[in-house]
Amino acid sequence: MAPSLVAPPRAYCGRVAESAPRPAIERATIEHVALAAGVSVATVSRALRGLPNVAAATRARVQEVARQLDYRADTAASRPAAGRTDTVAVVVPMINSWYFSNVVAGAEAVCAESGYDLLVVSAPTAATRHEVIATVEALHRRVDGVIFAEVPLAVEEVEDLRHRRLGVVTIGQETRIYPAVRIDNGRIGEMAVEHLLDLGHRHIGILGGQAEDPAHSDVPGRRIDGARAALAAAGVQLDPTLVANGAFTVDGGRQATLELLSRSDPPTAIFALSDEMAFGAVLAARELGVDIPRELSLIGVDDHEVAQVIGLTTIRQRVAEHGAVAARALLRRLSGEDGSLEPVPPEPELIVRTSTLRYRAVDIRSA
Amino acid sequence: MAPSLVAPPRAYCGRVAESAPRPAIERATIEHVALAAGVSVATVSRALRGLPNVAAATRARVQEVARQLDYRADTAASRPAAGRTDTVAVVVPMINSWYFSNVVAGAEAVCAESGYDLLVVSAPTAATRHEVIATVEALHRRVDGVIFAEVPLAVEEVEDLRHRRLGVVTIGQETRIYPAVRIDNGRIGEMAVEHLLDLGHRHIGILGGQAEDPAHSDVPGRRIDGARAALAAAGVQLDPTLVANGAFTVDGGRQATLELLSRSDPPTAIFALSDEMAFGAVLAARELGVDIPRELSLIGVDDHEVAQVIGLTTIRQRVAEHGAVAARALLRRLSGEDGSLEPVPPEPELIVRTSTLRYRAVDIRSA
DNA sequence: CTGAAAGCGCTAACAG
DNA sequence: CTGTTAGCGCTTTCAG
Repeated sequence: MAPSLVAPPRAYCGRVAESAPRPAIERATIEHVALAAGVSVATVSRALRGLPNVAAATRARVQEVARQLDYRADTAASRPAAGRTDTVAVVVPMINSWYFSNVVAGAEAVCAESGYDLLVVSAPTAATRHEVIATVEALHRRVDGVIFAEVPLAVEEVEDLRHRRLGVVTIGQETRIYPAVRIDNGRIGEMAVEHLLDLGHRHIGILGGQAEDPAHSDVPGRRIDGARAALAAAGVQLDPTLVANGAFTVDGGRQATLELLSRSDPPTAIFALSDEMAFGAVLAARELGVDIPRELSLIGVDDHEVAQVIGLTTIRQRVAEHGAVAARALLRRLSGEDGSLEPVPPEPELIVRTSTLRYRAVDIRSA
Repeated sequence: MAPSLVAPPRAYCGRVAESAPRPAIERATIEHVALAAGVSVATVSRALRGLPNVAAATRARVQEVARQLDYRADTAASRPAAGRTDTVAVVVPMINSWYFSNVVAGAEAVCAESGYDLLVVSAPTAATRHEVIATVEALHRRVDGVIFAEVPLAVEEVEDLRHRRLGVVTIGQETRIYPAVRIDNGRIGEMAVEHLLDLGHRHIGILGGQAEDPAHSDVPGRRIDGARAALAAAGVQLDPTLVANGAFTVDGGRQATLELLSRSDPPTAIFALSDEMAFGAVLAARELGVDIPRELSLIGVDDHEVAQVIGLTTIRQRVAEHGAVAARALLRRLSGEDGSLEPVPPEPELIVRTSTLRYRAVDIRSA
């Protein structure tokens, strides 16, 4: 017979069961288990957590009793004593975007596997520095660690973070203090443009985004730097007028492409800094009757699901891995293992599909 | 002068500061504040939480001292005493999908506003019933409530949930016990097809998805039912062979559309049960040289960002509101307000763009 | 190897 | 109005 919970060890407040047909189950506490197993709560605690110094037989008995009682430690209650919450937070600028939802998904999978809960918090108006501080402030002692994904952190904020007992890992942003998932945006820009150069293109347009504060992780800036370097290596100088702002959205990409294609000397190829902007480019090209890839080669970044469907050549970033890698680094750090190990994201990878084609000197349009 | 933390009230373990240049700040506890303000901890607690029975002057003083000490209550520590975690969880089948990331975003915004933390947990293989139970089990006592978004709950699971002190709200799924954000999928199907009928279409294809367990929220089934009803009202009978499975993905929609359009009697209009499938339809049509909307009208569901860009007519669902509405209902319930109020999601709304056109008896293709 | 006891930081009666 | 006294459920020395 399973040990019963009929007589709880401590006096209960005798609250009358609510109107529900069956009263809510009184959850077994560690004390119930101790009583039933004939040991002390300390032993139960040790036994169940796999700590040493517990006789095998005792441990087995405790485990069995716990199982029968369906006992589960109340993690929230153990927090004050253990000083850990078994929870981490991921801070993102917004969660309903392709990129960040994938980052969160990756982090969630890793955390779940290790028994950590994942709190998501969005720091929407990253413009307001105070937002970030307030966010961390609110998280204080609620989580063991936090992942900042592309959230700009000011020096004072980083400094402030140091004073908290908090594991920190960043994605994109680098702090010189915390491990960072370093996305090599320069390399990404290089790879994309090298591919276009290999195909013989020399007149290349770029769909970029707002230049960010250079003090922080400047994603568009770095990618464009890479593109510039690749061009230079081929003896071509980047024409700044060929860089249009696509704001990292589909519609922005469309507008920017319309702009580039209506020049007197339209580019023969376009490098979109994100797949979503590339989608916009596809729409713009269609509107103008420009054939991709015969008249215009197009390459994006990300490898969004839709990219495959429309045959978009792209630089694949395994985004979910960004989140997963960050989470692993954080958990490693929290578990006291070598926390200095830099989390390394997967290499960006060129995925050639059908949106890029060898440049032909004789432009079809002029034929 | 600000009260100092130099002499903490209780004996400290004297842990030596870590190797960090500046030692981690010893966080002020309620006891520090009490000492500094010359009151008891109970008073501090009351004062800071805005409880009654605190003299205005006392409260002001306590608040001031707390501010100076940068005191912040340790919510985790208050859990055991207060019995609340100020945290809710949202359980989704997957987080990196357009729909669910928006649901989570909506819920997050509401929770953040009310000071609740949001835990995301994905129940990937919903096929395994035990997954869901295990998920809830793990959440027990870690959260005050949970939102199940389109997560199929078996009767036993619902029954099991009742025995836990847990606020529950569902999206999609109905339990007869918990408030549900009821998505009127029948109405959605009806609206879409009515629009096509209004334009004179009678031969309508449908891009659907796997029929789900009818015992649960059968999204594709309900939408098709609605479509069927609308057709019937116009004296048309739904041709089952005109319903193709698009699996709710872009590529699935493309495949299904290729199939429909290669019939000897292709539909003159297609109702895609989701925008993403509609995107696939756009691709398929282009591949086959079928002009949208002149030769084929197309309508989707969701109002995905990309829908606007490509001019897709659609039934808008304000998805983030699904999450927000659920969260509001849950918080209402947790705060003891009228928890019986059904959370009502925004009405679906027909957004006419350029992908649908009046049917012309003389098919261009046969001209 | 095990138990007793002392908290973790805060809240919640219950007296004043 | 305010302080005192118990804990919440678990972990952790420190003895045995």
